[in-house]
Amino acid sequence: MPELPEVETVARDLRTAVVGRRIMSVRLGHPKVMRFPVPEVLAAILPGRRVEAVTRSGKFILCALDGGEDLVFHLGMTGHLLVCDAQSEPARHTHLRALLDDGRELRYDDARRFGRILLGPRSTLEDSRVLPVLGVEPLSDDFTAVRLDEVLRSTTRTVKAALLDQRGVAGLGNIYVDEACHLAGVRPQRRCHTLTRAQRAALHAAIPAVLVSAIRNRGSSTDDYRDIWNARGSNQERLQVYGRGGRPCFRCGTPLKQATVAGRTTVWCHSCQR
DNA sequence: CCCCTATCCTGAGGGC
DNA sequence: TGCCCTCAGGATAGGG
Repeated sequence: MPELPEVETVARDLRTAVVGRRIMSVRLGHPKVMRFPVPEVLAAILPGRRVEAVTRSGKFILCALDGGEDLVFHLGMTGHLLVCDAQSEPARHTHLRALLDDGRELRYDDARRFGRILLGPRSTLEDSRVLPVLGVEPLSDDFTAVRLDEVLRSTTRTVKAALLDQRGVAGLGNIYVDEACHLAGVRPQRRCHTLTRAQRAALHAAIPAVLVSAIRNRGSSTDDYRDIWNARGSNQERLQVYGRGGRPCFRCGTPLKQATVAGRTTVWCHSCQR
């Protein structure tokens, strides 16, 4: 599932592929994926717009258009943004086809339709809460030890729940929360307020470490994730705990534990993680 | 405040 | 070969 490293990989590639390109025409699929505005308005606004920049915020991809709007994508569980030849056969669940002025097409497909497409000035989307307020970017200078302490120290919830909450730290999902906890030596079911200063510091170091490493490997294609060229990442081969319940910990050999924490399948090493 | 559950969805995989 | 069931989970809403 696309989390920060996968979304960042898509945003970087998209930047080189579509910045400066003009949208010539659009074709829409399932209306429920176009959350805001209604599909008819979206289809009316896009043609003629030029893409000026592509950025990432949490798990959102924002394409700034020359009209002042942002075309925003959230990939949900199974969303794919693809840049391909306009003549190629679209995937079964394609919800947006934007023909570009270079003969290629920007496509969004999403089998499960947990993703969403938004369009409007960013400030409008934020004010209307269509684009949620997100927490600190873990790869930015704002992600200080003090800032993470503020997220963790004030709550009694589990580390897993706190780190999955996009309002605290933006961009983490099930894979990288488990990976960061393993690297930091912290059990995901630990209550935040019981963490030692050293454990909070370990998490502060581990979170960017697992994300940077995953970006270097172009994301984890554990299942459905593909980049904009429909290619897999390779970080799934480097994951230490996600998807490895019952298998030996790479660090100590102890079989990894698996249980549901905060409503999510969670894997950890009972020996390495306290 | 926090937790759990249901909801939205399809496809993959297991059992028979 | 195929049917039924379960499971996967990002975000959100509602109940306890």
